[in-house]
Amino acid sequence: MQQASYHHGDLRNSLLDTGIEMLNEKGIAGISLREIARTIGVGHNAPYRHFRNKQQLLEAIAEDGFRRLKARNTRLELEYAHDPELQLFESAMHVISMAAEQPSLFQLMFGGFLKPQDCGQDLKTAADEAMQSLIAIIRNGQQQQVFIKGDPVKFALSAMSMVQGLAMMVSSGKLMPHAQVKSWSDHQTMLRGMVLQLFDVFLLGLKDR
Amino acid sequence: MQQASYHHGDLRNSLLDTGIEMLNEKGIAGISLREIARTIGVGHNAPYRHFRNKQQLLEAIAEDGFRRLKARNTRLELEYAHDPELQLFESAMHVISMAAEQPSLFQLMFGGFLKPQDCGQDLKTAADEAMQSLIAIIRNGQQQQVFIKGDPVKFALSAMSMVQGLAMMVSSGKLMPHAQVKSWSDHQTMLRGMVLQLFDVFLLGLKDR
DNA sequence: ACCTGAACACCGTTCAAGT
DNA sequence: ACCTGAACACCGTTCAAGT
Repeated sequence: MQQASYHHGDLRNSLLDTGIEMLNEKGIAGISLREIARTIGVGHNAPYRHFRNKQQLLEAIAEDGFRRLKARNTRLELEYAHDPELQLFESAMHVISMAAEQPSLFQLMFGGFLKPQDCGQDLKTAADEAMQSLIAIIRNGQQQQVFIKGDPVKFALSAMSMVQGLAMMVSSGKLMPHAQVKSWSDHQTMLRGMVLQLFDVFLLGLKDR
Repeated sequence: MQQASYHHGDLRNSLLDTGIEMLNEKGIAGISLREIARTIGVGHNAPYRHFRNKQQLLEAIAEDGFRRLKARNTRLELEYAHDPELQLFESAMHVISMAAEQPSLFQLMFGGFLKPQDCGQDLKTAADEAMQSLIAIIRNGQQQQVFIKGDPVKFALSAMSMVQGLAMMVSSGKLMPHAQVKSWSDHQTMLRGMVLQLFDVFLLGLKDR
């Protein structure tokens, strides 16, 4: 696998991979360009051939996350084409799972650490496209008369707010201690219940369909 | 106001104040113990008499924020004793205002930067007490038969999730660009509308009261 | 008790130079 | 084009010493 040559060959991807790894291990504050380079076994300034600075590497990692979110949403839309409610629910649970499994990545993406003002267009575009993929699900559900009417953008913002808030509590560990749950599956069950309750605002009553 | 003596006299509070200022100006990543000390005009290691390390100063700043949140909630409970719905709404708008006016402080408190595992008990207690003050509002509203029944803790978590999610979008600037609003008051109006819509889940229909 | 100066090991970033 | 070593200005943190 490892190139012994002078040129690494795939340094950009190595930097991203090792960066994500280190992010998950030590959190946002614990990440260091020099340590990443050291881990890969490359000079401490080699990264600068691929990223203008540390901030740009962090942005690229977040960008990747948003792209995965978008891919997941479009896949859900195809998979459950007949059931927009399930699409929305599964999309939400995916974000929550991500917050549980890669808390620091989630916080990098949604925790406001990266301010849009100082961020490149690529990240903003990726984030926006993830949002658009959610709006598509909502539009679809409105056309199928499963979701209530109204501006789908505002709808998506509300939905995203609720999910993001829940997920942030999961990722920062504020949810477990308060809940009277013993096992992880109980925890999962509770989260599903909360999401379902929250999303109730958006569902048309059966009589109205 | 300034002590010219060898001893500063109120260094701990100066550190907190300057820290909050610097946090608002440069964000979480831009904060530096040495720069804070330099600004105050004190040796670069004087802070270590008052905080074990940088992390502890950040925790103390967040702790302060949670205490202000708690104070606000208890004040609301007295002020609008007759109207739990208004209590909940104003409590939410306060969090959102905070996110708009002091985004970095908000992100420090809710953005998962401080992981509970590495945090002292003081911060956890302050955060918990802020949560309890919200739960009190909810209990009150349930007793007055304005809010739906159910576990008030789960209720509070749901409410907090929604508000936190909205507020995070405000604080990280993800809300303005998507919305077709021109002025700040339009923005405010939209947020109020979204909060009202979200909180609808929790309200008993008038006929059920 | 409270503060300082010198010192250590780390950063991010830049630049001239090597392959 | 891609990578290295030396250098600069900054950190957080510690320690012996001053008042």
